[in-house]
Amino acid sequence: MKSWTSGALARNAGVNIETVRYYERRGLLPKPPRTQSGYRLFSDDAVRRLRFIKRAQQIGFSLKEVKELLGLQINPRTMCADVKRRAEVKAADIESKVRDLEAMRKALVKLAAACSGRGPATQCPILESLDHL
Amino acid sequence: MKSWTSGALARNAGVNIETVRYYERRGLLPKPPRTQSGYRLFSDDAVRRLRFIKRAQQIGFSLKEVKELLGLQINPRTMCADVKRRAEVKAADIESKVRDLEAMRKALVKLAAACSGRGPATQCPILESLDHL
DNA sequence: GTTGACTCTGTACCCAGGTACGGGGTGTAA
DNA sequence: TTACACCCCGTACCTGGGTACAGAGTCAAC
Repeated sequence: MKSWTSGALARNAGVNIETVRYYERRGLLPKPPRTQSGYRLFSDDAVRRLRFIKRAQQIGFSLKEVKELLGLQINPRTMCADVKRRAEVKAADIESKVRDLEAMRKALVKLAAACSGRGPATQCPILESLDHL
Repeated sequence: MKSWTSGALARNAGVNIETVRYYERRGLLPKPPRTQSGYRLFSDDAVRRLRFIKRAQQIGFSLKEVKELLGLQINPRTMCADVKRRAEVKAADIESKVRDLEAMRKALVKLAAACSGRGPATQCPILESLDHL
């Protein structure tokens, strides 16, 4: 239950301190309470959010999408049916992305195998990889 | 075996004509032959490349990465062992991305289920989704 | 009570990935 | 032979996602 200054939070998550301020402005991190002198005091929850944001970005979500994902929380003020619908849409998006990535991965494995002289040296498995989805 | 003007190529792939020129500058599309008057004439291969680029972008590759993927072709001038190594690295990257996406998707499905009143309404499956990988 | 490491704000700058625009040439159909 | 849609080039501009910097205040340790 300790709290974190901007700098501590940033170091913990491996991001620049300016990025923390930027995320706050963008509404990805909630505005934290301040000390009398104006220093931000982030909670542990902010640490988890920040880590989530970075992971989600790494796997290809834009900040806008991350914000939407973070908005998908169960709370009394959210219409449940709406959250459900949005969660299902996101899940389906991810599923199709995974299919494409799998196709790409298989093409790369095939290419690597062809490089070893094993398997037929097809002209270029990469270009075809995403063709028939 | 027909050939395509910049505009036709762009329309075919659903991109802006300026994007075609941009990709040519960036080296993602090979410099095409020109008519006497200077018009570009792209081959069918360019069509396939362009489609590949857009798909690859959609699933989260940067143009730099796309260029690397396109560079992974079997041709006499490429050191085969090198291509093999790079293909394997890319394949492993994709594998870990897929794992993260799957975790996220499962969290979303769980969330949707919780929304239906089925399943325990855990506080927020989203934030935890990427925690333990 | 001064030093050094930290924080605050606002504004400016950066790179990636395009997109728009102006001024000009081309090609074809009426 | 003119109209219209297309192409060329160069350069400027835009959005997203940060990053840097200046000028000022804070706080802990010595």
